[in-house]
Amino acid sequence: MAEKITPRDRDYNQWYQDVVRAAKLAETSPVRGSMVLPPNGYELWENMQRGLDGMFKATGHRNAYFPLFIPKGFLAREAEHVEGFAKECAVVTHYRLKEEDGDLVVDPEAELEEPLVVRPTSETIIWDTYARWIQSWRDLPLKLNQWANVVRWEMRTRLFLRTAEFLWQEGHTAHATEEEAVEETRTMLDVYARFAEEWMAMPVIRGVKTASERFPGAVDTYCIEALMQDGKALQAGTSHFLGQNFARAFECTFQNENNEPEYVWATSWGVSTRLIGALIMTHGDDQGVILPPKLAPVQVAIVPITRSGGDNEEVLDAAEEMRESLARAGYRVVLDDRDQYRPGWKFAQYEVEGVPVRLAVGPRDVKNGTAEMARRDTGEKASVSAREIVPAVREALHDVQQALYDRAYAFRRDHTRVAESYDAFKAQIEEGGFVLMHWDGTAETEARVKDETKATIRCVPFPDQFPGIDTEAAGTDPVSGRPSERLVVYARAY
RNA sequence: CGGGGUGUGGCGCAGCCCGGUUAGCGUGCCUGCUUUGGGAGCAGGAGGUCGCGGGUUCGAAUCCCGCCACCCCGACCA
Repeated sequence: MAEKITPRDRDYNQWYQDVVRAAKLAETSPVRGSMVLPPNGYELWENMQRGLDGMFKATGHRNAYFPLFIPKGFLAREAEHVEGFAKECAVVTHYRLKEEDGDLVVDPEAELEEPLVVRPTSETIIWDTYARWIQSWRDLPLKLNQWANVVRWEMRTRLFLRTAEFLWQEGHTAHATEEEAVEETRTMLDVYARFAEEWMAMPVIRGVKTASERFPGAVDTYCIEALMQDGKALQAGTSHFLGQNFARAFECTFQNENNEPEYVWATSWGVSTRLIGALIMTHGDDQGVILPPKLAPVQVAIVPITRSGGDNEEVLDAAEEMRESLARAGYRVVLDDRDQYRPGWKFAQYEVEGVPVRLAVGPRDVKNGTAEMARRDTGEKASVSAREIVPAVREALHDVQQALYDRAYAFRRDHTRVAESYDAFKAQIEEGGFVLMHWDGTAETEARVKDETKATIRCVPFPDQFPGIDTEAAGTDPVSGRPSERLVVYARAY
């Protein structure tokens, strides 16, 4: 029988948990806040990695790896950084266990002289290293990225959206000038936005964080923000201009062309497995998840309509032939010839798992030289010629990718409004979505709105993020009555 | 980390208040037969330290204490 999925309009949160489980994307583990990623979830991450990694390489970055453990002292070097992360660090204090009365206990004699922190992010250990690597302006820019896991001891966790341990990438770059570092920060934000839109089919808003939402230790934090189906915003990626803060903390200087010492300028940027949560909540429906073709671990599932004990040879041969031509054309395709499940069960299962295109091949199809092709996003079915299977699938995958983006874009457009008064704002926030409102630029007003409505400023948007809305026009902050230079994006957020 | 809830074969649950035979049910799993173009039907069968540890009791899934994990609300955060 079907694993039941709670309808979205009944309990969105429960729906999320149900589909994550039913689509086998992730499970909880015996360790608080740590998840197990079964193949369905991990392969999705691998495909994201592939897409992003290609874009990093294309923008001049190389991959490297830095240690999981960070000496506690490193973290303390940058004042804001330590303040931001100190409260959520896992700390290693011992290096040995021993048996005592049949129990395994931490050996008190094996205490580390300096405790090690499991990286919550790698700025400190990387800047300690960069300080040794960088001597001259000729060593710059240094543009590295690492794929890694990090640990932040979160009090409240949710699969993908906030886990104690998560997978991510973190880019760390060093530059000779401020301009170049800022440009790098913006370039990488743009890479993230393009990845979100072109690969994930998820429209995003580009902008800059307010001081209170900034990364600890950054001068500026740029972000992409997406809108989930329940009207809550999700920060999907961040790119930080770090100024010379870490260079100063780790004494990272270079000699410029005039033989003078200068601190280097830094950036860092990252996206994580949280993107999988974003994907689920952008495209999923009451039947399960819907994966964009460019990222789906399985793009096409072929279900042969067979009878157990019957003569299925022709059907299976036809299905295998299709599988081969699609695989040869470069598609990720599976032929599901398992005989312990009936076709209807397989149809339902691939829908739960979000496979974008399904083909069914039965005796009638063999006779007619056809296959039944179904799109996951619309449920639409069509009979296609077996001879034309590759172009038909190519077109269907392309259409699904585009349709997912269009649908998500329309949703966001329809859930973005401008608040002319604070009362209107409160009502709009209650209904969900992005709400644009004037802001006087003060932390006091920002805090008051958060306190009274639970909405935060998701970002100060770049120009032209909202077609038809001029966010750059000056006005009045309806909350404080003070003048405002522009509209900012408010929302309740994950 | 504060408040609330939950934890019982793989999964979903009942039983707990009011302690007392071999701990039930659905689904999944195994075997057989019948079915087979949208999550099959019938029959037989396997599978449980009742989250973990301690306590009360003649006797604990059930009562008490502690701990762990998960979910919800709050504070904090990618």
